[in-house]
Amino acid sequence: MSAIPNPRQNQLLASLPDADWERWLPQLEWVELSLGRVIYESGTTLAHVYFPTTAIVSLLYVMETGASAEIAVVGNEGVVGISLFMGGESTPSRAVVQSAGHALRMLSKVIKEEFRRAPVLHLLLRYTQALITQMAQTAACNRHHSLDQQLCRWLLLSLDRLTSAELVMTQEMIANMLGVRREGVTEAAGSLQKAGLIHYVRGHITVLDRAGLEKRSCECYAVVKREYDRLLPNELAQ
Amino acid sequence: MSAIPNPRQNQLLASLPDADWERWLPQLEWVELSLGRVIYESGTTLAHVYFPTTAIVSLLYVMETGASAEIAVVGNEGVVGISLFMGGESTPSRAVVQSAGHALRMLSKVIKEEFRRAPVLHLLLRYTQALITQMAQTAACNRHHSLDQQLCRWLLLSLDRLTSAELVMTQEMIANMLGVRREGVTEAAGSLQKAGLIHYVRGHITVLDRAGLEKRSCECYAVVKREYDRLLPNELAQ
DNA sequence: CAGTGTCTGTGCGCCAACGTACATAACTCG
DNA sequence: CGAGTTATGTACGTTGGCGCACAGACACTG
Repeated sequence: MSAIPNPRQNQLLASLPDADWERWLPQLEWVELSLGRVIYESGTTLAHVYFPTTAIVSLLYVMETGASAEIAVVGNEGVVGISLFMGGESTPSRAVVQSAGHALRMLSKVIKEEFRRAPVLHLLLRYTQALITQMAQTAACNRHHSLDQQLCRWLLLSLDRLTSAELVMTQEMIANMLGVRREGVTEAAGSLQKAGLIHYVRGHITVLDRAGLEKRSCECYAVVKREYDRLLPNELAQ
Repeated sequence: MSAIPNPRQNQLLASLPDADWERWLPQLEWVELSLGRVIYESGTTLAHVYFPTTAIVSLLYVMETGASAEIAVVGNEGVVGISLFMGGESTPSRAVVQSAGHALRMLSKVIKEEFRRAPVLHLLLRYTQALITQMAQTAACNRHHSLDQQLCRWLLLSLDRLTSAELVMTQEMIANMLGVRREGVTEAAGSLQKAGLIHYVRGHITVLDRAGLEKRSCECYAVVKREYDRLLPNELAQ
């Protein structure tokens, strides 16, 4: 577990042509991301881009009142800090480690330089489009679907970014991500457990019946998944 | 009104270096966009990118049930069809003309070719990041703010993309954009009218007190506006 | 100017999620 | 093992928005 996994566990990195990869390797720094760590804060200029391997990172928007809502999730399929190569340097959102693990990071100066080379660029942009789909779907889902359905969607999105079927995650944290009350998550999770789809104890959620979750989820999960698969067909995991 | 306005009324086009502009001009086709026209449908490959001048286009997501929700708005500050240069060719959303007017369009083949040239590219990517902010904010807003506040935000976003203070728009249409009931919009609009902020009659809404709307709106409008200004400082209008 | 379709106003019961408050259960550490 | 902390369960009144139903107001068209 604590041994350094294959750096090309990140799917974007894995898709790099070998020539680019050789050039990138010395520029990549191996980092451990502990649960709850803030990768970047709203409005701050980013120093690095992060390519998660085993970690999962949530992009959250925090309102003036302190209430929060998850905008998107990033795992080993993607990269945290797109605003660097998109040119904005910062965004109004916050990036928080949702599941502890590892990532590779690269100095902002270096990624910006690399971004000028064509092959890499297209890959990153296609990824960005997938991320945009996830955000759009989140907006629609927040409007129309029940907490129950949203919890299923959220569990599935997280599950896709993990190797095991167990999430280390309290209901309180899930509530923050979904932007709902903790009590609401207790109820929704309770009914999923009663249905035999998941099992949980004090911050550890195990998915027992993935297909059941998919059936119970709203369409949003499937739409996002399909779009990731379409735009980034070179997936390793899954 | 029916005279062809200055094509560089679109702010992205206006920001092009003269050399690029000269090359682009013959490739741009002038089109009229009537209210309700669908520019592209979910999942279809786009034939053109559109640079609105006087028209406003909504990016909508339509759910399986037929319910819809607006993901973002695009006016003369932007471009419709980012998936072309992002590389995906299509998206799961639909683009609908929310306010009739004009636009310039360019063949997908041409924009993809042009996108390889650096100066243009960076501008489009910065714009895309601003659009991402709008989507993210919509997601958070849908979760936490009241219909009243959202209506204010929506009116302000539309207003910024118009030259006049009058929107041609029924409450039914607004309801579709916001993803709420028509009756809800009637109530919210009624209270805004009572407060003297707007005036409306059968599909024509006039904003009387812009500052009042801003005060009544949630933070979301300001966040999005600030980010557009930051990322695309070369604005002409406004 | 009568007729018909469109747009807006209002009322009522319903329900999911909220805010609040407190109870129980499970870990953790001295 | 007992005290303190963290996580989860439950309960109750409130509320914003929904679904439905229908009534008026306006506007175009023949």
